[in-house]
Amino acid sequence: MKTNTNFTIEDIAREAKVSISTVSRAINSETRKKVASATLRKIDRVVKKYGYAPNFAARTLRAASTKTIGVIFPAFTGIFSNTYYIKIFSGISDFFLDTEYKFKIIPLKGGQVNPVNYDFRAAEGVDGLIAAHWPHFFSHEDVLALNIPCVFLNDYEENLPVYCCGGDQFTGGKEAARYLLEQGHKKIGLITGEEKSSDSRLRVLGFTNYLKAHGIVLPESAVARGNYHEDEAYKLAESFINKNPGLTAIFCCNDEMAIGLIRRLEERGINCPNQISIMGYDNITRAGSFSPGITTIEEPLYQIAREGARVLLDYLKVGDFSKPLKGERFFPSMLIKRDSVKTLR
Amino acid sequence: MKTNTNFTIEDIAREAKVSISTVSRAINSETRKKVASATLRKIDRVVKKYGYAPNFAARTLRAASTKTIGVIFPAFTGIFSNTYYIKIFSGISDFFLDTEYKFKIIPLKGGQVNPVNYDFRAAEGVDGLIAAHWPHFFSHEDVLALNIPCVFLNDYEENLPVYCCGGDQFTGGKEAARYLLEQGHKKIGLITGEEKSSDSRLRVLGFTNYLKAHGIVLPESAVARGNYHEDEAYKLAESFINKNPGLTAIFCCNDEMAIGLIRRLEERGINCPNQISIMGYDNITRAGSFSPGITTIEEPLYQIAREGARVLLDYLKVGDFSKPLKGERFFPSMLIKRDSVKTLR
DNA sequence: CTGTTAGCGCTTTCAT
DNA sequence: ATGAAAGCGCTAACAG
Repeated sequence: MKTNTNFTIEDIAREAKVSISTVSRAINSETRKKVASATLRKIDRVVKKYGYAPNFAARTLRAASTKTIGVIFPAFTGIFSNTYYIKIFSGISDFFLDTEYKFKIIPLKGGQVNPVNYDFRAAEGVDGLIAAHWPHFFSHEDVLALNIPCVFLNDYEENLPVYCCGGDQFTGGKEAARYLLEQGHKKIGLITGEEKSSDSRLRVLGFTNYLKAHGIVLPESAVARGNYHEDEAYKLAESFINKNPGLTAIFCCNDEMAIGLIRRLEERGINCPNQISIMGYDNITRAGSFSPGITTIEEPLYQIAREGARVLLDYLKVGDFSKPLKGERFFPSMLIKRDSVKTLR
Repeated sequence: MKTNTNFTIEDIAREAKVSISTVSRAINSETRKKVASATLRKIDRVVKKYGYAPNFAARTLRAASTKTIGVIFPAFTGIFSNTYYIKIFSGISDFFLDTEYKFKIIPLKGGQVNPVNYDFRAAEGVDGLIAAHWPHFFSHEDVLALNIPCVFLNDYEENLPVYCCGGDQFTGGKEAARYLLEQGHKKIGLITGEEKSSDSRLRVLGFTNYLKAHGIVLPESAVARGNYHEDEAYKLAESFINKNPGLTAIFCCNDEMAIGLIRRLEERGINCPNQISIMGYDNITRAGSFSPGITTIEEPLYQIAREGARVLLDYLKVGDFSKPLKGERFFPSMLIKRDSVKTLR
């Protein structure tokens, strides 16, 4: 059995008694029709015989596409065990399965990429990019200089030359407010996410707008800035409660913070949901298994990622790069009712 | 702000007033020490100024490494939601995080790869391969012709020019037998996995050997060939039970089959574990949430994958390809006790 | 220590 | 319809 010996287009040309250009034409779907069918037959036979496959690097170098998409996200351990990313990778992976495209996992350490000029296409060999949590590694300027078609998943921001595909944060925040009101809550608190996260800002906006429309204005003391992390919420829990006596419900901009909050309050003898109701956002796996089950808002991340991949591929296939890939699409979120919110009679 | 304009080594050389070879030396860690430090400083400044990054394709073409590993596995929808693969990807991803390597997701459709000659290095731009479930897309011959360093996760087979990293199936099967015996079972049945899966064969071997050593020989009727799929086990459940009256326990070579079996038996009014005990293998997520909880064997897949990645990278870094990457390492599995096995008094 | 030069395998004009 | 030849950006002899 013959060992793989890196056949080149030249080997094929020699054996088929044609020139390398003809072989090149034959193996590229776009140019294949320019070759006589008798010639095609000869070439195909030889290609098959040797199991020839064109050299990826040589093709790329000649400015063709790599048929590879880069998936970029902040580097951290355990990303493939993280439910947020599992849904995203699932959506992307399932979509690309039916295409000839592969994807390359590119974790980005903070400050690793030279801000304004890193050329992903040349340096990573990818045709396009799908980014999750982009504010963790790109500044606004970086994005403007990003000379490659790019889809952002969530963290929508205006005036960016990319396609944004994400959950409808504003409506999600609104839904949270509506549910709390429906359950009879009136004295409500709010823990926001990171300042730089547009998702958090929109969740907050949707939430407070809805409350305002129903005659409830949160006092300044009832709004705390969190950072999406469980321990931060854990730390601020006590003083937050002390500053706001009489609160019956708190909306946290993500589940981690809801859990941190509940943990600390329980320690201080304040039971959720009996003494205080708490809502989260994202529906992470733990939200379901935690006790009490966290009432939360779920984004259709699988769909979001899948649609992002689809849009990117469509753009790449059309191949008109004169105008950048740009646009946005928001998916409705879903209220997940569990046990952390009590109905006030 | 200047838009990314694909700087080349030549641009850098011109601006730094040195030759392109010097730039090349400067940007490669292996050759960097051959450049005078004053020259280095000049070059580094320019590189930084332009955010220059070497062209991936050109480097690859020049036979350098791509610093990219291909991860290959049978193509199927939902792979990133599959607990087996989540653990594997987690292990690989976490390991590569601390390296300069990326990995590329390459799902392989059955028969997609030209059997004996597909050149992964050239065609996919990868330096090495990590394969899961390789028997699904490679024949023994394919593997022999695989002209690239390769690590197989599980599905160990002898005399393959690859490094195998997997769970110790034989001991796992043995543990299952030991546990069943300890719980007082004597009339035992067995549902195997796919014929072509060496993992299944070894599980079976470990299992039956241990039983034999303790005076129990399974009658032919008490061994059914399954195919790892839930519905297959579901289908064969009834006739299997009918053929083997008096059975108190059944060992299934994976959890899916255990679940299929239990489902069907419940439908026929046979309760697990009260009327029959059933064990699985793999500890998939459902094994824990299914009712009854499935007693099973867990392989340290995260560790296995991580170690596989480590071995591959070590080999690649040493760079002596005169002898192929070859070897094996087996990790002990762990018994997970749940509710599907009853203790006989 | 640095520069010159020959390709790596392919696609793509430009001829024929 | 086909072939000859240039060159993509880089690395690695080789020569100084």
